[in-house]
Amino acid sequence: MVNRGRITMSGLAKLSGVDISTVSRALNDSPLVNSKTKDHILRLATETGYAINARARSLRKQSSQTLGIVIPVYPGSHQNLSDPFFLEMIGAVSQAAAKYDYDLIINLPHSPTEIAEQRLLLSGKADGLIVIGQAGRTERLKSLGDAADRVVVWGGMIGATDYTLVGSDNFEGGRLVGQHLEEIGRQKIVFLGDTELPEVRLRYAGLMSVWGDDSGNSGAVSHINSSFDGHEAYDKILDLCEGANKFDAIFAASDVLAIAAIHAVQSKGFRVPEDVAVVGYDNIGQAAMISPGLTTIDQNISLGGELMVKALIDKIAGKTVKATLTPTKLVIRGSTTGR
Amino acid sequence: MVNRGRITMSGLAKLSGVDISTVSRALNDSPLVNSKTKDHILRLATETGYAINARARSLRKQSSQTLGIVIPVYPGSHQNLSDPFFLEMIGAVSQAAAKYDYDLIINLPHSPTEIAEQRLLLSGKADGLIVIGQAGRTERLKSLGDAADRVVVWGGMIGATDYTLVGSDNFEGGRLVGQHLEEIGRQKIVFLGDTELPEVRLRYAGLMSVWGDDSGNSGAVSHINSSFDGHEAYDKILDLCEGANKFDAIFAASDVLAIAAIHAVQSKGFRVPEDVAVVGYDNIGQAAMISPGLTTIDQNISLGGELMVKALIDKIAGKTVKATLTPTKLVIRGSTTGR
DNA sequence: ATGGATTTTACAATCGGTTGCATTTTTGTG
DNA sequence: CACAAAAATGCAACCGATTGTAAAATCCAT
Repeated sequence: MVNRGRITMSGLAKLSGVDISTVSRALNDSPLVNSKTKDHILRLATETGYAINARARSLRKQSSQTLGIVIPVYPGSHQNLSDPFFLEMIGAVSQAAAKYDYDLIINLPHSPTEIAEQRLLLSGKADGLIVIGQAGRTERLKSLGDAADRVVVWGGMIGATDYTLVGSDNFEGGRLVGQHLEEIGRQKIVFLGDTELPEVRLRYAGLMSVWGDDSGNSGAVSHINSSFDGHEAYDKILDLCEGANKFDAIFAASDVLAIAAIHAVQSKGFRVPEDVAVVGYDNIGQAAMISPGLTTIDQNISLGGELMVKALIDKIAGKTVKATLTPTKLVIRGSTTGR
Repeated sequence: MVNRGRITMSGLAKLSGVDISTVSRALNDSPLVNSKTKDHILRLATETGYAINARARSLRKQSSQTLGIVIPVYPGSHQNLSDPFFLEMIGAVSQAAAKYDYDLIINLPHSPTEIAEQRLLLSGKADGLIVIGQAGRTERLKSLGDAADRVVVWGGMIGATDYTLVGSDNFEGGRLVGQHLEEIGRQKIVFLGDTELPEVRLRYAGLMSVWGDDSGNSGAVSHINSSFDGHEAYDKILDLCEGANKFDAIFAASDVLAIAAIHAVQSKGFRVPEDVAVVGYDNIGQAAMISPGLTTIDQNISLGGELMVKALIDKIAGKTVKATLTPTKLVIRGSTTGR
């Protein structure tokens, strides 16, 4: 009556009068087993409601058919985890993992020092790890050691790394936004985001490729530093509105920041998009649902999830995998007077 | 060189000159081991970078120290998974699970017939299961059989169930909204949501306890059916605006629906909150970040996650656990002329 | 019918821990 | 110093599968 009374392979073996090894091969559809025997065993398995013991299987096979996903969100002033970007990413990765018959363990470290990632990998609970964003993790990621060959990171393409990087083309995304703002005739751009983060730095660089000093563009860009926390961005933009600097466009490093920025400028009496155009990044579901609709960059998250899972499974299999970019496109909605 | 060259317990045993059983006991801090021996083994373990093999451990202990969370989201017209409520719930459950030394496997079934939940449980990959929402699952949940004693469901309190239910007090939430709308003098309420779902039905019932025929209230409530998909709600509300029915308030079954509703009525020229008050449910992070701020019901998700994990672990330990409600409160923001 | 090739099945080791019980070592007491 | 009690350690079975190899059964051609 161990195993909650459930039947095991050896139970099936007894029932069908063959050896347990034959049962194992039958259930795995091995060509070594006579098809009549196979049918018999399969029927028995169905009748008895047999379910394989994943714990035993993964011990023997040295593989748990499980991936880990690490989403580093550190509770700042606001405890809640609420950027829908992460949820869409989880969804994309989960779906891709399922496609390859992997389950997904999710880990949301709540302090920068937490090392659950390593634990998952070293204990064998996960065969590989997907890390979303380099935020606060760059140093640690660099020192992964030989664990690096089972790690894929979503983030901005920076210099050489041990791990494999997948991400949207952040530079191109920034450039597209810069170009769009130029086309609609804006002059004074505010970039909102934390340029310490590689992905954000690249978006900024892309913007500056259109608006920088040597671009021949007459406009100007200023930079407001903010984490990905909407409340922080809200406060920063309020301050900005009260200051002397004029601006007619905000490029936020994420949609959540953009939504917060819209809220802030509207509460100060500015109209969006007439007085201030706002562009976000991510194209989360709500981007289309707020008023005015948010112009933003679509990173193709579902493809990104798929690519990461594929890359990780390849790495687990010992293959060498190169960094990859997802196609990145501008989605124009009502917030800017596009077209 | 199996196990990627990593050291195992038997390696530690050899190094320290004791039996593997002593190593096991030492690492588990058993009182059966002499403290000097224990120290020696622990030091060795640290030096060699020993990490326990979770696969072996879970096989032997018949427990994987892992919970599963199932979030039933069926791709409707729009593929994306983007309701931040789910993310906050995942965060809450993950944090609570970590507190009890459990990992969390996340499963997002992409079709109503997918049975990954059962697989996780039966294969032993997860010791217990948390299901978020009864959407599309009521029948299946009813027929869990003896798996029911390792399942906790977040949802509305309906009649007797095999599994354990945890949820906010949906009736009270609906009642609070009804009361608030009455206080601010609204007359024609639109309830937006799918009352087939127990949690939504209860919210509606709570609203009707204030506004129903026998409440003596002079106002009236009409019902617009919509899934939790923002796009569907948007279209439905557009239709409503074009119809003959007048209304001065919308009570949406979730914040995402409320945001979509705001977008829809604004695009038809109505002002929020002057012409139409909008109230949501969930209090997601963006609720405070849109303009106008959204009045909504806070379900105390982080407590909910904690309660579910605690209940599930108790059930796994064989205890009997009763259904529980989380405290439910109204959060008043700019969308309604409250206070 | 015979023997070699082929198909099918069984045996047994193994993955890396945990734990009941037996055995050895240490401790304490008279 | 002897001897019982207590503490510490070792032995070995076990969790439930997978898989290399040996053995048995079947097939086929002569």
